[in-house]
Amino acid sequence: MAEKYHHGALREALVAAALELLDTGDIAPSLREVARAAGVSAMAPYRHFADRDALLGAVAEYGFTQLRERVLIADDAADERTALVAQGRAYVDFALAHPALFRLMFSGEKSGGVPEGDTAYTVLARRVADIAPDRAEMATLAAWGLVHGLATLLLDTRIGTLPANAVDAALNLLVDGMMVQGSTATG
Amino acid sequence: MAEKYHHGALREALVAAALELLDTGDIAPSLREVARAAGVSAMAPYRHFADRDALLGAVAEYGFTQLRERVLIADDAADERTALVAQGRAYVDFALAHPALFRLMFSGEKSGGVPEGDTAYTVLARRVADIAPDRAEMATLAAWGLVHGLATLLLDTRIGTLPANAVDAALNLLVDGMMVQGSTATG
DNA sequence: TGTACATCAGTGAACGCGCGTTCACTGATGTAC
DNA sequence: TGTACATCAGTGAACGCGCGTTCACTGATGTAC
Repeated sequence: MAEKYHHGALREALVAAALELLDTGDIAPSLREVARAAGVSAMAPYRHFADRDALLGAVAEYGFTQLRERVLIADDAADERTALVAQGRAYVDFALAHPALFRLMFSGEKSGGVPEGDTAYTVLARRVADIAPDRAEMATLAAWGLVHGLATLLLDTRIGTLPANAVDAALNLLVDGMMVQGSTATG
Repeated sequence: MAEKYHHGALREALVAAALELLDTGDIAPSLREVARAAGVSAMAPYRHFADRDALLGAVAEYGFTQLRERVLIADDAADERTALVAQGRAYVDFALAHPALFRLMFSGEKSGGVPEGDTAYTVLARRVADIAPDRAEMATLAAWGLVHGLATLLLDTRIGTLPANAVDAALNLLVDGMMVQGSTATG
């Protein structure tokens, strides 16, 4: 780690530093903090990012691809129900493993923070469509809301410790509902 | 509104001012902002609150009683299912009507912010227990997570506009699940 | 291979800002006699 | 009813802080000839 004037990969280093700060518990690192953590002057980030928001946006973006990856890996299961439940667990686990990052991702209007194209949502939606093709959109919304809500409440310590497998059980309950024929839930 | 040296009810005025700022879109008003809005010096709040956190805590507390009230009113419905769904709608509506307040309530560790005793949760739990007495706790968690997640995603503009009645439909789906006998969701 | 020079990626001092909070104060109120 | 005085609820100036961002700069790199 010789001290070089030209860093070489400062952009990536800054994102990495920000991620580390976030995992340390820092809710919303300042530009200067990130620069400091990357061992670089306060102004250096401006070579790579328009402003603080852009930097945090890049970090959030990274978070979204990570989240998608985790959910996608979990999706590889024996049957549809198991796959969907595993996705939900992966989603909540990700949030619990990286609280500050998760909060950053879903808080406010960091430029570039909103993911497009293939995302965790897409992965979830595909699986829900397998289970409840007649009302896929609504059921996806319900599933996403459920896991996102549990994750959020856990992070905000609104729920203390979850009973073991509570996420699984809650999602299974919802899947039961998806499988009911002639449901009232066609609205 | 004569300008009096002694305000008379500054505590309440400060909370009211903070609520107004929140409804104006101010995410987390500063102590000075609130004092300014109440027409009082920056130091005056310290007569009534230990520090900024205590003030915001009082505001959050007020929010929680409001939320409980709304949910309780909604609970007054013909049958259990309708009541539960109405509660969920009231919850989401409250969040959408007061985004910044809702965020404040559920964000972080403002002292006094965590409600105790009879709350919106209690109201929800009671109704869920009517519907699924054999697994009331887990089902309550699922219902709470679902509405809280939808509310949160809406506030964070992760969901654009919800299809009409989407909250109702999603909750009804879950209630369907609660009513399935011999469910897999007993974990 | 050597050199001139444009460009790129950093530095470091300085700015103005609003913040939470401290301090010593002062005007208004309430109570004892 | 009048007065002395303790207490209560405000004021206003000042502090130190970290922040995002500006500015003019400088050292390193890459390229043309």
